[in-house]
Amino acid sequence: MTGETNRKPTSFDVARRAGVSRSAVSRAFTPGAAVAEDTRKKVLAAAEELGYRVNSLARGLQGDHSGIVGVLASRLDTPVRARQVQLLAQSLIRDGFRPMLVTAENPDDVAGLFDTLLGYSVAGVVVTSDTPPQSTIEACRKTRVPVVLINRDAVVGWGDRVISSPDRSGQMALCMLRSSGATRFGVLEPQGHTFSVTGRANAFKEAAGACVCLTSKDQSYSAARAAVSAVGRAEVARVDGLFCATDLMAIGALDGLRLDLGLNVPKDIQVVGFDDIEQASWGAYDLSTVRQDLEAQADIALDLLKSRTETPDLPIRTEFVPLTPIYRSSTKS
Amino acid sequence: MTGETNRKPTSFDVARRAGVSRSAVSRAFTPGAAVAEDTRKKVLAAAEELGYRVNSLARGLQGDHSGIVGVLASRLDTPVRARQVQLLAQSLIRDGFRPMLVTAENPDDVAGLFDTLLGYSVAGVVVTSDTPPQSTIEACRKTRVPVVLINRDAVVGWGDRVISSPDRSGQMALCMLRSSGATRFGVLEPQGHTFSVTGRANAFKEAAGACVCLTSKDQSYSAARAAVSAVGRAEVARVDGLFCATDLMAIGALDGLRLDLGLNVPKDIQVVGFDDIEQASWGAYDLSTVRQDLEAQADIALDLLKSRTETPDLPIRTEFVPLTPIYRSSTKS
DNA sequence: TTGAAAGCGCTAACAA
DNA sequence: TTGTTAGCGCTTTCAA
Repeated sequence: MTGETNRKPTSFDVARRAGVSRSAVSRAFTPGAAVAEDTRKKVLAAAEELGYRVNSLARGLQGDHSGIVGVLASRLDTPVRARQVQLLAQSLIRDGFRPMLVTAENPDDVAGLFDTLLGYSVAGVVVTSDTPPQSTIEACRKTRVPVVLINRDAVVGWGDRVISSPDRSGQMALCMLRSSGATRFGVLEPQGHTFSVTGRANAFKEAAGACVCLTSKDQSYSAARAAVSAVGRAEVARVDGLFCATDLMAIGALDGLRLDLGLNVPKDIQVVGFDDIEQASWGAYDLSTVRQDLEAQADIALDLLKSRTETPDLPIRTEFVPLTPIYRSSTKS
Repeated sequence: MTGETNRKPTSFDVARRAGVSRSAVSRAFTPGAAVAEDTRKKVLAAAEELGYRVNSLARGLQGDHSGIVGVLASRLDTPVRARQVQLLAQSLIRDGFRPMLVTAENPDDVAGLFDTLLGYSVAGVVVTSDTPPQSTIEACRKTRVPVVLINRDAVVGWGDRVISSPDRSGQMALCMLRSSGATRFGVLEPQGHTFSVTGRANAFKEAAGACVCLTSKDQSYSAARAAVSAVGRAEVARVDGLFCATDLMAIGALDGLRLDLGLNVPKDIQVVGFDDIEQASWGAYDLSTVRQDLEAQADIALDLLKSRTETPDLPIRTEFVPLTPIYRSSTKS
């Protein structure tokens, strides 16, 4: 029984074995199709014996989508992104979709990769990072492929969005620091522009009025730590309430503040982050932060996708994700 | 120009516009096919104008695989897994494959989900977590679908493997602790059995001889921390060299040791982890560990997949991933 | 409720 | 090098 090669059984094989037509087989595997319960059972039994499974490629070729959903996600090894993708994948799978992961190593690759997705007759595309090229988005619109953007800028003409309001995020962070007694504010943000990250940093600055701005090379732990350390103790001491645009950066800042500059958090300076990644709750950091509800994010994304599939001509929508202040010991209260 | 719905152009449309046959179009899009450079250009131009892209579903239906590779990966929000999947996805994409992510929320779902992968005529399956059902593996063998197992037990009859040798992992950890002056060893491992995690813990025990064993509920930070704290200072103080089966657990242990038990690492007790996740290098932990080379892991997995595709009847192989000792400040040297 | 027949968009074998 | 032809495995009218 070892070593033999079998051809995959087709609906034809099943049909013959069950003594019915191929249409009957197709119906037996189509939820809600008109089949006699009796035939259905015969078909299922025959299929079981033969080890038959529906060929999704053929089914997708026939119907108007393959059930595959493209998931654009770079920097997957970042805690937030990993969790986003995990939850998104689970939601999609739960609903019978299949996530196809597209990670670009190089931003220039995004266009081409996204483009090939369309060749799989995807049921939709979810974008969690990178900015897809306008031309491809346009192709999605024309062929009525739903696009959902997570924490991204609005894309002209097509794409529903689910976002954590940058304004409310920045304001909530400020509010947390204020209510913990901070009065001289600072913000740490990465270079370059991102809708959500830069957005909430700006909202924080605007709400705070006077504000010391620190800039790190990117969103990484090490860049954030280096940025804080480079500024030096004297300069940092002018601030007693620091908002870091992401938890990862906040954790880098915490290590910079304590380990490199010898400051005491929260006594000398209080720190608030954003996201509530798992690491924020680790004992050594215990970081106060603004949590964005990623479960809700995933569910909303899925809802937008499904409703858009049913009614392609719906106006374009923007949904907001719940935010919660989480007080831990990097702030005083 | 807004609101119109277009049908997707097919190779037929392109053929007509370029004044050639559909085969010519097909050839123009097949690397290494016999086409005159001139025709190829005409076709590409026409395709560009029409916004045509090859329908991978149809292509996959015709050929023997769709270019999709199933990636089985649960607990994606764990640092190691996230990085594994990221690197794997990049390697696959670089070679023209498309990773389809399968995350099971519930272990019972794995079987069904894995099964549906076969319906997409996958070019292969990579397993990074969970244990796929024997029956499906058998189906893969029969239909010659390559299976690559990462840090998993051998599966009867089919599946190439890439692993970090549990024996060498455990031994290397012990060696690190010994060379840093530890003499009384302990190991922290999670309940349940996993090929790699349990494997290296056992190898460590065996090589160490006498050894205090701590068990945590699972592989999480919090379970590890709780396990260490629950044991108490007196008991833990009997150990001066602790190996934790993963970095995540080691970090939990570190917080338990320092924050909950008030011990000094590395003075009172030295700690070594496994994986070298990014967090291990964070200032607050600075954990000594055994690094498994995840880049190599991904590349080897891809190689196994490709070679198996070319030569399905190759004997089953097991490849090893490079291991490197990383000394940081949770050990004395 | 069932079956026959017509494609879905593509590639591969064959002939020209 | 090119075009013609025959499917890949499925779903879906349309009649029965």
